[in-house]
Amino acid sequence: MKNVSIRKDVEEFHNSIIGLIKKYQFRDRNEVTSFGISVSQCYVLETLYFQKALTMKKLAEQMHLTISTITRIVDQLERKKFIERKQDDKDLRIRRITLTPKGEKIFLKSWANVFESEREIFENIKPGHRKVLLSLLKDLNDSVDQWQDTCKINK
Amino acid sequence: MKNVSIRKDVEEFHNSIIGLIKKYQFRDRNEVTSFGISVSQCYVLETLYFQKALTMKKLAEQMHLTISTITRIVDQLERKKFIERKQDDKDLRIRRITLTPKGEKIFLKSWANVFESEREIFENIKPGHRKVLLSLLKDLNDSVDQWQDTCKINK
DNA sequence: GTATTATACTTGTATCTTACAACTAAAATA
DNA sequence: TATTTTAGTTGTAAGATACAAGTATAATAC
Repeated sequence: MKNVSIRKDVEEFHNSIIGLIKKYQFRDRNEVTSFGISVSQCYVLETLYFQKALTMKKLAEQMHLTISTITRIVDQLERKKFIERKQDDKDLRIRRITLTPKGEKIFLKSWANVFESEREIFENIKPGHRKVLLSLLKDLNDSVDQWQDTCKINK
Repeated sequence: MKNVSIRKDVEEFHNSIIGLIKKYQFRDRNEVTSFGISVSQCYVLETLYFQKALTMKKLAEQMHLTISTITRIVDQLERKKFIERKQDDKDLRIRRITLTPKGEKIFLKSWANVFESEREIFENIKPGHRKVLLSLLKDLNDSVDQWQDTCKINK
């Protein structure tokens, strides 16, 4: 009995999550790409905006992508002069990636756009439920992190 | 004062959502593709499993993709004999897409895998919080739908 | 203090993802 | 019947992603 009910809950959970992902991917494709940058490119800009001078490796970890994929995205952004690769003083293997002023500007512009839609979505939630939602989304993130960690151990 | 606080909340909301999306995309790439089907392909199989004999157009709507994109994904799945395109009896323009037994089998296999990880993630959430989380995720989905609808009207 | 191993990243290659515009065929309508 | 709308496919183009193989530098081992 208990198992049946948790199974149903997990199914419902799965449907909600997959639904959200599809919808958000759709939103991001439309909101972000209208500024001439792709979704992945925007994520990289965002990451660099909040954490300056990251290495390729750190960037890959944060984005849950391989370093080679990051190389390609960073190539694109470098071509557009939105970021710069700088060599580390001490360890010559390491590249430190930094936003150019131009890159910062385009990120803020596209981010404002996304932020506006995020605000509208958030304000559709009943005021009394908002704080709970924030707290549960944080728990959910932690939970996924935890799952990923145990996965790594099993492999 | 009120504005400042809601701004902070929206930022936190944004970070949680983006974080979840990145992590879940990562999970799906790894869990699903190990069965020889891509993430998009799996989404299509899933949609067809729960709603039989959809048209290309319906499929596109549900996946938040264009029809031409669906054509490509369906092409891939047809090549692998996981689905079939059947012409509608009445309207010859319409194609009805159905899972083959082989397609159903591979979907269930990969779905069991994803379901298992979903269960682990869900069970990391405190039991007392689970029902609330389900209900809020549903609200959030509705909220994104609502936002998308008002968007369309504005365009 | 060189030889080996490990690390950080790039490149080659291959497949998948996605959209837009131009097209074809069939249905609806005028 | 002529015109328009709808459903879907194809050509084209750019981006996303990973794996394996390669390069350069640093760390370690003996």
